[in-house]
Amino acid sequence: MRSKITPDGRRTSGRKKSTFIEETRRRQIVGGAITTIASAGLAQASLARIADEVGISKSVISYHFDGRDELIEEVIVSLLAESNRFIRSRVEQETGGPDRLRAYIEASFAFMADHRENFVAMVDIWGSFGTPEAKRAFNATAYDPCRRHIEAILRRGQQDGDFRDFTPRTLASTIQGAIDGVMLQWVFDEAAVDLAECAAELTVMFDLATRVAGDGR
Amino acid sequence: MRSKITPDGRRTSGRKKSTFIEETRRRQIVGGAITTIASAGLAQASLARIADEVGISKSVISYHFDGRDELIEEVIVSLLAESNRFIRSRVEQETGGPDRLRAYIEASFAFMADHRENFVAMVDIWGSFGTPEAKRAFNATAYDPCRRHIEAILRRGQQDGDFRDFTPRTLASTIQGAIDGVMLQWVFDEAAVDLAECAAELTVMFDLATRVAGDGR
DNA sequence: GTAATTTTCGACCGCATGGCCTACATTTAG
DNA sequence: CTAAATGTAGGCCATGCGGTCGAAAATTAC
Repeated sequence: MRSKITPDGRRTSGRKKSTFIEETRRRQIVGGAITTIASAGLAQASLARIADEVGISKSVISYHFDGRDELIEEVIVSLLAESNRFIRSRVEQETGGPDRLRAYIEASFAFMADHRENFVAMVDIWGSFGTPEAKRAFNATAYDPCRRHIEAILRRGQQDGDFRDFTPRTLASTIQGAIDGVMLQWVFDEAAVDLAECAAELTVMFDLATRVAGDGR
Repeated sequence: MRSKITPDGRRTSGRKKSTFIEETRRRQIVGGAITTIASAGLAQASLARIADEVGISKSVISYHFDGRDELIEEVIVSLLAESNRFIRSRVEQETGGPDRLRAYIEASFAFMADHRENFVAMVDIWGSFGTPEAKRAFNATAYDPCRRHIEAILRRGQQDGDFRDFTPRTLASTIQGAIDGVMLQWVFDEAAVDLAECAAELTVMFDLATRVAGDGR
């Protein structure tokens, strides 16, 4: 059997022997779940359907995950991590506030274009947090890190004199909001928006919005 | 009984006599559905729970709606219509591109602030369109009108010389995206973003982004 | 090779759901 | 006032769900 839980809720030292098959299956199942969610919606992504997508029996999922909730949580973590890793690596290749901000926006859209399925699934999941508490928790683990990343870029840029004076937090919300809002429309209909054009528009706009007065760069 | 459907799918002439109780109940049920969805999530908003929220029997819903799907559709229509009506009325009170654009953005945020429940429900519903076709259909009926409204404002502003030269469609996507993206964060956690500040930031930004070169207004 | 362990399968269970039906209450029409 | 209609209630049912179980298969260890 897999990962046992101690009475106080922590995992035992499991996760060591034969972690290979274990983790492979988990990744496989998570992948199948993402595909199923993206194509049929979270509500229709039952264990049976996901198992069918992967080509395994339903109980295999129950065996490798503590339940549907844990699977979905893993899906969320996976979706967020993959996107964030990519964006961070792109930003770190740049120096200076403006270039780093531009890199953040462009990387966000570049990743979107290459991983449409991920974002379709993500939007489906957005609506799945029943209670306000669950929504807040998701915000804290998913959204806040992104905002703080942008905020850090903005703040450092201000210190270096690359940016004008503004409230980093507010602008960070606005930037992330603009990216996600365009993404949302694109998720609903791929043909409805031109990702590249919107990305270009946003980079120019936020460049203008962060410039120091009279800086004609 | 209510609204019968002809074999070819259209409604009979019903909807005329005693439309009062009928429509009152429908509105009441739709309202209860919105409240339930917003507080518990769409998945948990069963007919039983909605009926409980309204204080009626489950079968009353079945009587006044052709099924849960039709109810949810009515909820969507209701949410969109209410918001659009408000925004349009505000925009129409202004003249000139810049003022009308500003009115659109400000009205969007003003309506949000006063109808949080509506938007929490809306985000829940966003994820409920299983098939890509359903997503596209929603985009066509919900998103496109908004974009076209902005587009019309932008285009007319360009004709009047109020705006610089840009692609109205792309900028419209960007504007609507920015509004919705901020809204999304606010839905997840009311305290995470300052609506008023974001609104102010966006109005200034999009004003800058649309100005004719050298127009120091 | 064989015993022990891990992994998979398909059947099964309890439960909540959407929808339906019948009987009862209320309103409307004449 | 009465009969027809419109509206409501609560019980009922088939369906699909997440999850469990014991047996079978596959893998590993010795």
